[in-house]
Amino acid sequence: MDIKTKVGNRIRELRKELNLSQEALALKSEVDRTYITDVENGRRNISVEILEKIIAALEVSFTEFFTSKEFKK
Amino acid sequence: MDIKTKVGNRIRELRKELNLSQEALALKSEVDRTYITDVENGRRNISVEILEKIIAALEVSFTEFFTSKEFKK
DNA sequence: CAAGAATGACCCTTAAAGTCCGTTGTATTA
DNA sequence: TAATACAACGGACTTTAAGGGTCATTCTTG
Repeated sequence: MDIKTKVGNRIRELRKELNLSQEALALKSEVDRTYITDVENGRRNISVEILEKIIAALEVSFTEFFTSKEFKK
Repeated sequence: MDIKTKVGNRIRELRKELNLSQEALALKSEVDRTYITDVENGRRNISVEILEKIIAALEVSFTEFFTSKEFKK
């Protein structure tokens, strides 16, 4: 599984935990709704600044975001 | 401190631990030599795919890379 | 089933990511 | 005085991320 897919899956996982729709997350993180869709489906090579906005909206730190099974090698 | 600077500092820190020059890291990670300089100095908004290449060259996982004081909120 | 909400997929700009050529400054070592 | 190694920086260039529009599809729920 490539890194884009792993990041997308992790975003989706955390978004579901917060019971947010893609659109609600998009509004909260101030990125486009269709962009969230693409990221979750592993189609976007996201930059750290945009990732930071989404991670903040998901209410976790970078450490927490990447402390997940798929990121441990 | 912004996220680009945090990422740059972390890369530099891990690169020094491996006693690699910027150029050696550039070759190992297959990214441009000047790009490593810019990233380390917080001037680049790096994407996850390039970050993955650098992190691999630094011989750590994403989890390890982001398990560092500055990334814990 | 219908109707609405949520998501997915495609296409198209433009702003920025990333590459490649070089030069400059500094420190070290012969 | 070179000669070597490293880091920083600039300019020009190519590629792609980011954003946005639109329509199709899937999921809910009455």
